[in-house]
Amino acid sequence: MAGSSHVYQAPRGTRDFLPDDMAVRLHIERAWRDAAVNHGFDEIEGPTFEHLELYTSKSGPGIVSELFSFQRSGGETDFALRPEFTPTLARMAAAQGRGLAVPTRWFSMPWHYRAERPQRGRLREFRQFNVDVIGDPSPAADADTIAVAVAALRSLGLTHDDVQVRISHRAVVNRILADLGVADDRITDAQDLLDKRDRIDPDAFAAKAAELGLTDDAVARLGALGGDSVPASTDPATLAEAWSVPADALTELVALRRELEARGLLDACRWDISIVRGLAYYTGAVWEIHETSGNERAIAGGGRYDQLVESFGGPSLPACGFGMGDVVLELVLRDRDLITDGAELLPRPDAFLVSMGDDTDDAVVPLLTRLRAAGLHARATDKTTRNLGKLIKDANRARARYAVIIGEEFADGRVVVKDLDSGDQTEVELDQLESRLGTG
RNA sequence: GCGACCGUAGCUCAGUUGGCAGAGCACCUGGUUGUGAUCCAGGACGUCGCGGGUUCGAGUCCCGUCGGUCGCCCCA
Repeated sequence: MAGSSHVYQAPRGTRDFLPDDMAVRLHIERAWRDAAVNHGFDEIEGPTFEHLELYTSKSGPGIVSELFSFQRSGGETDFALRPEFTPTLARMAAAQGRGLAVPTRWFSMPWHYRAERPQRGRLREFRQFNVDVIGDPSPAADADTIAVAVAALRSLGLTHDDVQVRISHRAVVNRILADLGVADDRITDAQDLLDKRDRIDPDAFAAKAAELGLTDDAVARLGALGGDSVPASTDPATLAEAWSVPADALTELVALRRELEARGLLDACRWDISIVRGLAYYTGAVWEIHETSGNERAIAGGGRYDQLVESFGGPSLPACGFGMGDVVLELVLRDRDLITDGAELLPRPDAFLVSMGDDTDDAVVPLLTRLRAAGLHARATDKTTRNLGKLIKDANRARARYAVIIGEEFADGRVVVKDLDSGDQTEVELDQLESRLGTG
């Protein structure tokens, strides 16, 4: 298309990151990385594309329509852009075999691709923070992953008034379903139905529930199940009564509660047995993080999947983890005015050099070089005007902390340093410039 | 995969029964005042998303397509 004036558009569901946008993304990713590292997790990365079979083997051929899949020109191997990280993680863990130290705590924040129609909070290319513990069956591992998620959100400015962790547990839900009369081999179907409860009409719900062998009374109880979430600090005996289950059905949940409490997370969490999660591979605690207004999609989702690594050909390793995408998170941060202008997140120059006359122009580049060699972020104007007002404005627009004005004083070995935040300015000896700018 | 709405300058938009494509803001350059402002002069502003059709004539009407927004399905 050389010589054409045709302007290419970015593919549907992708984003261009201009400097302001990139600053926002890095702000989020920094919070993710800092939280994970701070909690003892190590960063990993995997390929952006995998063999298509890695995804179809567990999710079935139906998943292909949701993927970007392809063959190399002339090749016959099917590949797919990675739609989620868990298969890659399980593959990597399985490949380590018995050599994998347990428990292993890994995190990543790679690109993911899904061939779905974009809508609010969902794009075709997005970054997702993945945090997993492999080889630890205890609820301490679940609590550690929740702690990372909460810490990341807290550092971005989201409080327990803004976001809530809603936790359910397969052991509790399955016990309730069994008590309602659901046969062991229909538990998974009942979970799916429970997940769809709010999206289908009551008659259809009742009909499907009846197919599962439930009595009218049991259908009514199933429909009412969940209801409102309750604080994670709620006394277990009260929970048992509310859910009509014996106290011994809550053993695993009570153990998780103890781990959450030890981490100071009870205020951040609520029990909500309407949280099901679509994935069949979850085996224990399942949870989502939602913003409290209910206007956005889930910010994060995760849980325990004790059979997954083995299902990818690895040793039998219990695991748990979560994913947190950047798209919904950024929407929530903007909803809460926690990101008003990406430019505020860009790095600020320490010095912005301004030459006042022809005789000082030659001093600019050597001085820039000197300041940069000292580790300072130094810039100079690209304008040719001698209008000092416009040059100061230029420095201000570059977000500089100090304007360094090179004028008549330069002949005597001094420059004027103007603090652009306070407006104060002083003459500074050239040989003291770095220390003046560095210490603020 | 399905549906609704939308697409005109960098941004927000106007554009009459089909008749020369516009406004505000922002932007760029220079000038004046040794300081972020004000003022002055000048400049660029467009494949009207793209392609086709109807018409003497299409930003306007029709078809298609691409893209955006929001839903459905799905949500790993």
